[in-house]
Amino acid sequence: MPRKPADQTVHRTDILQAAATVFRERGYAGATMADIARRVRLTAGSLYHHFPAGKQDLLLAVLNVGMDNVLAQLESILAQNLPPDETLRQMITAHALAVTQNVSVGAAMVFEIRTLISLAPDDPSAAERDAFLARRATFERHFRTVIERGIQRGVFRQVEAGIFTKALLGAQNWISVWYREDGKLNGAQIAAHMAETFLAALGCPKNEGST
Amino acid sequence: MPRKPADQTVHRTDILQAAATVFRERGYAGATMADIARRVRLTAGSLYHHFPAGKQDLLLAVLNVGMDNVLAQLESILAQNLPPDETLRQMITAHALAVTQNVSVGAAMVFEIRTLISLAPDDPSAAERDAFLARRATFERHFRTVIERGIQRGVFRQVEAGIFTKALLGAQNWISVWYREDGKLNGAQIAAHMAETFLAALGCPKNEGST
DNA sequence: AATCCAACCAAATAGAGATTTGATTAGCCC
DNA sequence: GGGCTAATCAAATCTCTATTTGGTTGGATT
Repeated sequence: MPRKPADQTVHRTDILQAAATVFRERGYAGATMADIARRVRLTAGSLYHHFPAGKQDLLLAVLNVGMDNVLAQLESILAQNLPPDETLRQMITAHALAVTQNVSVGAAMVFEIRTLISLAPDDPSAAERDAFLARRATFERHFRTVIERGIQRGVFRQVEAGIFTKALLGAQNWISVWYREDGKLNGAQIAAHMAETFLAALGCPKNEGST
Repeated sequence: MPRKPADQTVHRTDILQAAATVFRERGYAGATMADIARRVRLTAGSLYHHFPAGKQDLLLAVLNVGMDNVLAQLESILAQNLPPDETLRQMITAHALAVTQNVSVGAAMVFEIRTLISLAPDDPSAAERDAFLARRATFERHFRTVIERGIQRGVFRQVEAGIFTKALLGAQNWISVWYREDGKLNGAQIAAHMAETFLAALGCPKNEGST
């Protein structure tokens, strides 16, 4: 019954990607609905057809898309029940890779949390905001849990898991700030480096590569 | 000759601190001159007496204060010419401590760089902006240089110094996001953890503590 | 006691930008 | 073909804010 998605029709995901890009460039508060619209050849007003709740809604949607993706990967890795060191290596790699594959979304997840937090508690999207923050907490907990388990099993050196997790995630998040598609290293290489760095920090040196 | 700094007179540094705080809470674009002014019991317009160039000027000033502080400490450490591992440990500690001692300024340095970068090249404060970015690059180079030196001297494991530096600084920057004065650990403890983590990552385990 | 000036304030000014509204267009279904 | 709705746009609205302007005020200076 609805109109067929014709040639000119802009897809929801296009808008989200555009929004993420603009958020990264100007920050949420600095981003203009017109900026976002221009990127998909729409006018500012037209965005409200796709996202009735407006700018706020766009941000939440961008963040949720990113979180969906990462969380799904992490949980798939965890389900394999590998030893802590291997699990952590895969988690770090997957996360870092996800960030390099969509830097804009990654950046939004880093830089715009503040925007969410300073959201008035009576704001209409407060509920959705809370839901996102909860998933974000889960994301972090996954990492911490693996680290704690590794310590208990004696695979990892004794570290304060809370801080270590923060350090790890800070380093990973920061990738979205400096990564360049045309840089010296690609996403996979960076991901590997990150994993190696933090496993080494846990006293778990790489299982001897080639010579 | 000027009026005596009487009771009500607000000091430049007070305004800067207020600005940093508001920037942290709302982000630069989201921060209001009125917000900042209120915090020091002034009106928005009055801020222009102290910072004629306005909001932009405030941001740059905040960032510069932070950079002055950190850079001075780093350079003082470097001047001692200690071995790479000890130098790095002190640098990490000093930096982390600086962040916890003034989280608002630390957060500004992390989150508002984007604001500077997206500044039009013909903006009046473009020059000052460039100067800041240059100092920021110096800051990062200090870390990388020490790491590279450590690798050459065989004190550190072989790592890709560029990425490792980014990872380290990402982790350090992130402190300004999660640190709470009333948290479980104080600044010094966090700083120590960070140093230990990254030295371990460089294959340079702590020089045997107690027990 | 007359002047000066830093430090303020209140009230414009000037725009920018999110959101709303009323129309328009083009496939789809009958 | 006629009617329906999704997808758009252009042109208001309506606020919110940076910045400017003109005026006070009170201690300093002389």
